[in-house]
Amino acid sequence: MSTVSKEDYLRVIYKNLEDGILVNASLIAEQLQISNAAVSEMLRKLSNEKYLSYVPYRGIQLLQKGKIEAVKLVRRHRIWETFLYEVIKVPWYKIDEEAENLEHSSSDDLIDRLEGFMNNPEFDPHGHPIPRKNGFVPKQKKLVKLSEFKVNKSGFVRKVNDQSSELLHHLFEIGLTIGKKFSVIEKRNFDNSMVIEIENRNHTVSEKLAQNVFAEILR
Amino acid sequence: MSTVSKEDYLRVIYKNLEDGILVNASLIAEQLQISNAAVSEMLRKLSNEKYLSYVPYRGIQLLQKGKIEAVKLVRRHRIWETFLYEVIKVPWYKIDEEAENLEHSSSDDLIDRLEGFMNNPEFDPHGHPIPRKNGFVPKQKKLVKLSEFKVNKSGFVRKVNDQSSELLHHLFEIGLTIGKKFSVIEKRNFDNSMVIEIENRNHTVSEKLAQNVFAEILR
DNA sequence: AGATTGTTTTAGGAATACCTAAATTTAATA
DNA sequence: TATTAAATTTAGGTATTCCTAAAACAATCT
Repeated sequence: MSTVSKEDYLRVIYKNLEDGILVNASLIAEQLQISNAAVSEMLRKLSNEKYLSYVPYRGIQLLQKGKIEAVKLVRRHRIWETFLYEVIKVPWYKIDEEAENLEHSSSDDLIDRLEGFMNNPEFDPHGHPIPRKNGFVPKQKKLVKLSEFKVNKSGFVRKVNDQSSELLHHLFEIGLTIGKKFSVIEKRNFDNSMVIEIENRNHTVSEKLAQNVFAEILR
Repeated sequence: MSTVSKEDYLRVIYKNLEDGILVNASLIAEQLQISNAAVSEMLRKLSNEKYLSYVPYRGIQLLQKGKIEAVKLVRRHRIWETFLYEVIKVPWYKIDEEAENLEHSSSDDLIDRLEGFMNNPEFDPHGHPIPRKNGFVPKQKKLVKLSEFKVNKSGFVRKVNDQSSELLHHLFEIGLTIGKKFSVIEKRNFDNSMVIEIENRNHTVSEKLAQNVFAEILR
């Protein structure tokens, strides 16, 4: 049986794999804010129960059972996020936290109804694809990290990482949100920070920040 | 600290007290579907933590701390129920179960937003009052149990107990839902069952059922 | 290769919230 | 009042999920 706790592990694993990140025990410990020892134990359990395969130091892969479960969770999470944002008007940087709680407490039926209510959205407010009921994950255009944009290039924000609500809050403040157009004005070699223009205003962003924003290049 | 489990106890206690029912340990055990032993233990804890006062065989009373918590929970529960029913169109007899899960996983902020979205409803779809943010509970007109209606009397359904989703489903089937008008056509002395007319159709209802429906008498 | 650093596991515990079975206490009834 | 019935508690366990500290192991750097 899958519990709230196991669900958290599966979701975190899936989300990182989705971004092409190697998932090991300590990454999970850090993201879930629990001890390495606890993660080690839980990974053994999840592995015994055939949710995933785990080679220490080499990373985790989800097995069919785990993937199905994880996709379901991510679906729930993103449908709630979209709903909270689009329908209830919960601020952009708050929806992730709220959805994290709701995703464990709603029936499949309710999720399907919410989806229908919103007319089957494909992407959540952070630009992540919403898996469909049948497990299909909408494809996204190939995106480039903002940190990899060259000077004078422009683009549209299509996706942002939603790990930190403080980051999201800041993005919101400077207007760097989904769909917005921006241009790179300047790039500093010593720290890779850049100055970008959004809606006729210039903002300086750090490399760290720029690595969490994905955009479609405009040529 | 209050956990999901403690919240369940507090909600059940509050709901029964609200209906003027004496709440003892075995009632809770039955309604939460857990052993008497577990309830006994938990009541000791909740009592130590000043959520309630408990005199064995004499019943439970909520103390200030417990009442505040319970009212908050009931508020959450009923706001979710109303939302699911009115906005998402989840069937009447399914909302209670769904809300039971959601009530533990939503912030105060979200609850307030849902309330605002619906324009501050006073009663949930089963006719129960929705406590306001400040703890005030909307008053209801004095209601009479359907089982106490005499032959030839008519009334409007104003409240139904939502313990059993099967009961609700049945009420839904025969059209005995909030706001509906009915008349008592016949009453049988040997088992206290009655025949009532709803929307020009006659239905036989048991005493048990009639004890769970509350109505406003029409004179 | 050896030392250092980072990752993972083990050992031993704690908290929460359940369980069954048996004992005890109280209330209701004959 | 004595007995029976019902409600409650105790005793002894279990499962889950987390913890810290220490040990073991693997990868990387010099």
